Amino acid sequence: MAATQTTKEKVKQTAQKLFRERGYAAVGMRELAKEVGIQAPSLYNHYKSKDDLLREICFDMAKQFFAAFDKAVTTEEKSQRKLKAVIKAHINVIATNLEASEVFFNEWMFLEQPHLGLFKKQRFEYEMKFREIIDKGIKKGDFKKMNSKLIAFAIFSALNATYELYRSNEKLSQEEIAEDISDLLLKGLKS
Amino acid sequence: MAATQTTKEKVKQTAQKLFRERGYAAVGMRELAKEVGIQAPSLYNHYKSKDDLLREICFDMAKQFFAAFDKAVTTEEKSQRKLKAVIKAHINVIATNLEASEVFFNEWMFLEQPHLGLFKKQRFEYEMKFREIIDKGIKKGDFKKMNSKLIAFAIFSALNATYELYRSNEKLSQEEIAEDISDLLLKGLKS
DNA sequence: TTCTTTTGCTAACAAACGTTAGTTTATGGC
DNA sequence: GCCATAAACTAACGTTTGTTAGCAAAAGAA
Repeated sequence: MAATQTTKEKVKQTAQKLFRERGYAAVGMRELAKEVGIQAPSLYNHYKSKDDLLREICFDMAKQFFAAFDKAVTTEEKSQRKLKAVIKAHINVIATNLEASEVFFNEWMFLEQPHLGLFKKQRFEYEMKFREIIDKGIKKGDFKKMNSKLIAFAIFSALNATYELYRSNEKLSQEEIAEDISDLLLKGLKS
Repeated sequence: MAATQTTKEKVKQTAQKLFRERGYAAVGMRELAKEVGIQAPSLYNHYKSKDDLLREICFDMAKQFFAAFDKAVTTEEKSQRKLKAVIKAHINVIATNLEASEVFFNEWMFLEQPHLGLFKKQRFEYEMKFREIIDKGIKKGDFKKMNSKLIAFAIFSALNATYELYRSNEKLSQEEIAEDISDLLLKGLKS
């Protein structure tokens, strides 16, 4: 185990770290290469371009979010429990991919077309999966009747910022964060 | 009224728009100048540097958040009403400065020292003012006993992302957004 | 061994970057 | 009308950008 990572893996990991710290546009290929321990042109043996790197980071994360959601959504039937399950799954993906998550949330806008368009589409689809659960919950009477778009948005905002929590406070466990956040939000939704 | 805006004002406004759309690092001075309708070096008649521009945008917003908070905090006594008042004030500042708010929230990291440090300090102070209200509310028994840091964070996340709501859905009024969001959060806090 | 693929290197390109210098034109006060 | 200041211009600076070309060393397969 703990197989020595390939250069390509090291490039990706270092890019995630630097993109997160200083922003995609502010990080140069020379700086990235230096951190990896090679020369800038050697990066192109592993990735076609700077954009190619960002693309892999962002779309790998997207894939993870979808997979975690789909796995979680099947385990529960009741609206509250179902919503709680996907909230926890979402937070779990963030927690286990801290750096990549931040790049995913904050740097996707630098993707070039046509990948930018595809990314936006996927993101929208994912958000709709969340909203469906809330809408159904409202319809079934499990949740209070309220503006679902607005509420779904508020929930999403809180979730998508949890990476800041992990970074700012090491004492909080993932369980604790997921539990408290979903409690707060679910209680607000109570009918 | 509607006084014709000075060139300096136009520069700032255009910078806000471009920085928001494409990110501070991705916007060049030539592009900014072109959008304003002047040549790049002419920008330096109004601002000392690119960083100077970002600084004015960010610190002007900071000033507005503080002023709105201080004005709102005096109007109410009860914890719930007080928290609701500052939430509304915060959302109101965002709503009336949509573009500058997004720059404030997403591009501050590109500030150079020493202003970056000052900015972080102010931001922390502002967040603490919010947390104080929550902590006092918990102590007085107005709010449920819970991890205040985590909860304060969740509230902040939802608030600070409201600009996305305004951008994505024009039908929602500012009143509606402020009312629904604070309702959701306050209900979750209920003891 | 020999051949092929991978992965690194140095040198260099064209373009874009923020900014400065020096000059001209427009504006407002006396 | 005269002078000072503000605000625009053109030209150019040195640096950094992402990337390509061409070549050398290492690794793996036959």
